[in-house]
Amino acid sequence: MCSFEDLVDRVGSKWSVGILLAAAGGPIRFGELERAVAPISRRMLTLTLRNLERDGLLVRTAYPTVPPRVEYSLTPMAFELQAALAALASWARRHQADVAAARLRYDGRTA
Amino acid sequence: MCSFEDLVDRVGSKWSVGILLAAAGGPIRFGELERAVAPISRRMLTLTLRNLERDGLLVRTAYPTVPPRVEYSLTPMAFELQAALAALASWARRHQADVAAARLRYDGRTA
DNA sequence: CGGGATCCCTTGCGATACTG
DNA sequence: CAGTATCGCAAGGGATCCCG
Repeated sequence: MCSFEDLVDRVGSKWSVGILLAAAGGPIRFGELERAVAPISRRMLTLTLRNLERDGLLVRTAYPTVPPRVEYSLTPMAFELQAALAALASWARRHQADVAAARLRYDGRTA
Repeated sequence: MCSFEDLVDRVGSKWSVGILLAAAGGPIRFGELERAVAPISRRMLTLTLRNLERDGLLVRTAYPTVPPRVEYSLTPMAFELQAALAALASWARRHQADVAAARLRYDGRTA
């Protein structure tokens, strides 16, 4: 019902958000992604791209040139998703110090 | 730097969001959580609770009664996080049909 | 350049059993 | 009631090599 589980499964994979962020600035090539989202492995980059494409968040465009050139760009849906993710990023920035402090306290008590 | 990775590691674990949601209505007991976030295993419930507590998102209060009674409640920080998560949930609701359609198209092309 | 295929290790997580 | 301990499988993901 809540579909939140599905969302986490989709976007919660290790590299998805990083790829979405890297593609936010317009179409980006495979090799550029590989550097932008480093240190992602070639394999995981491919797999994650496929999943994002499958979910309709990314569009893959292959130019039949030589050497091959492939670009990935966000769909409108993905831009909306980014707006929502921005709220999360904002929270993370505002509270990262608090979280770090909480961890220190917790680890100190249990050490 | 971006700390987004950390955030995903923290909140992106399989049950975290469900627990946060279940605890949003005020202090909740271990057993209640177990039912609310079903079908979570006892082990994962404990582990996830510990992690959320460690990050300062949950407060654990144990009452030295018999039988024991333990309650978990959200911290102010966690309530703010929920507001951000609501944006994500909203996106998921608005686009779940689009995602499903995209998958059908993708799977159809590749089958 | 942009992948696919294979190998293998690590991690997450469920099942089960035991405890204060 | 609210955990902890141990086992074991399956998925996630890195390394490497190969290909159009």
